[in-house]
Amino acid sequence: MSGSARDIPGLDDRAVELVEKAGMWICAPAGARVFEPGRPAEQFYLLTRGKIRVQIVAESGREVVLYRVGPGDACIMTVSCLIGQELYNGEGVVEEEVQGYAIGLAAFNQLMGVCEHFRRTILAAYSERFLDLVKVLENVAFRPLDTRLAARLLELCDEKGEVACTHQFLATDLGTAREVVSRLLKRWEDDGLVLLRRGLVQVRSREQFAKIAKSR
Amino acid sequence: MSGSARDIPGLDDRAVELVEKAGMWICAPAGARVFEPGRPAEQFYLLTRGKIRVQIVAESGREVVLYRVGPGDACIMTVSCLIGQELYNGEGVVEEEVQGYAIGLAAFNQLMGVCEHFRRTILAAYSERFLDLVKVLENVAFRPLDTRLAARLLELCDEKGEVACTHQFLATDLGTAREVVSRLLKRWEDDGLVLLRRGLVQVRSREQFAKIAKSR
DNA sequence: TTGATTAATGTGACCAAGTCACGGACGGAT
DNA sequence: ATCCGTCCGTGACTTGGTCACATTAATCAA
Repeated sequence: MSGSARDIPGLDDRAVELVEKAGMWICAPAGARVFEPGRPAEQFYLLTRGKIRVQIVAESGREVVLYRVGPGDACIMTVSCLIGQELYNGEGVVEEEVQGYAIGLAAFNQLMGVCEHFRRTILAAYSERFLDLVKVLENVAFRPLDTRLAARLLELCDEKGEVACTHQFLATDLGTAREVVSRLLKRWEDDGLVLLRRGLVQVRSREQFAKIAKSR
Repeated sequence: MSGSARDIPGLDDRAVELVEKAGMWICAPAGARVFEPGRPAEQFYLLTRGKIRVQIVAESGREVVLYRVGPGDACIMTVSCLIGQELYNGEGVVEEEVQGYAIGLAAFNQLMGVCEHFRRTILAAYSERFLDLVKVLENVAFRPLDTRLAARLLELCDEKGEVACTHQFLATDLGTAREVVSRLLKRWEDDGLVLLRRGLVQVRSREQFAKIAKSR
């Protein structure tokens, strides 16, 4: 199956034409590695669907999520490495099956020259992701873990207070180790604040968690 | 005293004219705060001389340096907050007396429209600073402190192996607490690896430090 | 010169969080 | 039912951040 560059948000007609001519249609299943540390950036991705998680990885295996990319977004780590001719220092992992176009540096530069809207998109992506990244750094460097975990659980839970994910997922999200998340959750379970089952965390009182999230 | 926008690296004639018309000549002494967390971004700075350190600050007083800005550079935290209409989440502190022009959002946008070179400068600044920031995050999140301190001392020392700075300076640079730096240095002094005097660290053997810096 | 003041450094106790090395438990698959 | 892979629990240990001070240079004024 193949798609249309028309499904990429925020491209004008000229840009769509350029992408369909110079680009390559690609898709990748959940779990695939789109790029990894040490590789040169060769392609810029324009997604029509799906989601990619961009993160850094330590030798220990610990990971910190930088941001996620979906349709209409730009992966600025790719842009940075592409225009700076640098090697990736993070990795991109498909979280939800992706489809879209991949274009090379030449086509990327053409697109930047031709399409005002594309320029703005890239700039806006940079400006937003940059502030995001500063926030990630602030969290990792300054905020105590319990407040961050509580906040993240509140963000992730559904109306029933349920969060369907593994401890490892939360750990990566917060930039810490799995054991540390497990310990915290266990303590909260002992205190009756959450219910735990394999692959599931149930928040029993949002109010309590809001309090923890805000403390300190 | 006033200067000329001609001294700003990388502006073409049209841009120079625009900056001199729309901009305000500014200078600030070492130690001054150019911007701080919670304030809206109103001005973009084009420096002709000096250096500004951009960092985040915790309530505890701990700081992490994000990057430094000099003539020809763009402070992308300012760009991000300016075009995204966000509040600063970091602060800018003058490290060496600065002089230059300050322009508002309107003039900034005009510049972006008018001057191809300026656009490239901003984009290049984003791409470099972004990768820098990822590196900072990697360091803070993953690398043990002794390796980082050793590496930083090697970068900073002169031919005699001397580094003229306070422990606090090093701590801020590495994103840790002053006491922790003092402890490490003290240990190294006891082991005969460094000589310490108020405001000065003398590295006795670069080779040893290179080894520490690379370990793990 | 001598205090007085301020900035820089030293230190110990303590706590939060990351690492290591497991063991055990659950949920499919055959 | 049992096998296997993923997920989770746990203790011992280390690193590093925090707090509360004491101590030691520099600086400046009288």
